[in-house]
Amino acid sequence: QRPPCSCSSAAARNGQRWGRAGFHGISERPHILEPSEMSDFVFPRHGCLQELMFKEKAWTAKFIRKQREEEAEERLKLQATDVAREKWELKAEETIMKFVNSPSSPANHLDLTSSATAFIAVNFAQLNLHLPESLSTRACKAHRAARRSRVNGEDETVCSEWLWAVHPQDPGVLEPEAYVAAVRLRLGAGFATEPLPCRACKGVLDPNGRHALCCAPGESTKGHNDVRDEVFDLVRMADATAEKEVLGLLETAPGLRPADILTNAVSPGLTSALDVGIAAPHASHAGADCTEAMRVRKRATYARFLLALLAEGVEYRPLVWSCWGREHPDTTAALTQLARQAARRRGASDFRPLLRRARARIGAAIARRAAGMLRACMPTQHRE
DNA sequence: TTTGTTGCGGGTTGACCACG
DNA sequence: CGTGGTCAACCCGCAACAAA
Repeated sequence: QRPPCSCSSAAARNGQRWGRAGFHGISERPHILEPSEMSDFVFPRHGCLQELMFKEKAWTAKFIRKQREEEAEERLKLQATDVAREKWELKAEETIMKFVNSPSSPANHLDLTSSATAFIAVNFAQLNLHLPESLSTRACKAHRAARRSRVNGEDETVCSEWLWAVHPQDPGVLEPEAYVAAVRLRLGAGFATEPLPCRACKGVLDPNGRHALCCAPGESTKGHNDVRDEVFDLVRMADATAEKEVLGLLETAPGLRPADILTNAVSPGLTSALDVGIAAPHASHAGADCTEAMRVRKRATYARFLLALLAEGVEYRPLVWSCWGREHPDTTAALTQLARQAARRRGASDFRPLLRRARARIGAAIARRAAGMLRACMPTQHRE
């Protein structure tokens, strides 16, 4: 008597002594394996796993090859564009000059509490612009503190790389118009001397433009999608099978689409449904921490489905940023894990360059969103 | 190719309820 | 009665998809 084919097919589960030939569906007749066939036989599940492993191997090789090509290409481009860089830096200086010399320049009412404002204030100084002495001193202190924290790796959970990105090939670079608008918003600088009628909602647009960050639903959605796409780029580096806007996660709610991005790269053994959100700190429901408030709100929205999703092996994870680019701690953890996974896949020893690059791009998308929302709210005659 | 439908985003508003 | 929290409905635009 030869041994039965001991796979976990329905036949085996039902106590039938013999499985079917090969993949247990080819023939209705019981099949007894001949000794000569035994060495070639592959259990269906093993076969599938092997196939997945081969594919994974091929993908990894492909990504490593692609990365090396990209790196070589970037090196060549950088060499070729040194002259262009100088030209662009000059242009950036001109943009800042234009901004500073505009009638509503914020030079006299800066709140020097963040690295961003410090950066701008020090640029004023470098451009030989007049700043009150006390302001200059505060600016220098804040700038030094910001630099120190950047060098030490602190304060990296705020995506403000776009402030320093002036060259078109920098990952977080903004278009000049968007840059000026985003910096003005960030500084709380005036766009007008008095409140204006909002073009988007017919309400009142305050002179410093904060209203725009809670209005303009079209630009808001567009910006959200841009941020989602930037996150997706990082996710795809970590997990080639990741998908956007996946439907049908739950049989009981087939129309539900809680995941902006569905990936296996964030939590081991679980599929993560990443839901991107951007919150305004001065919105009425923002609370003390707008990112935490939005995380709670998002989880409450899907509270009914969370257990069912978990039963399917899907973990719902909101990824929340403030509209100034600050990450919620959960977002930081998820991005770090994604960057680690991506670096591992690409054969890179350090995940931090990948993380920095992704953060810069996400920060730029958030800043671009703010600028777009402001543009949508400004009355036509006030738009530059 | 156009049009319609659906779900979602990020917010506001108002109803409702519990509590002091 | 005032306050604060929760919840649903709503706004308008976008993206994806299906149907015409």
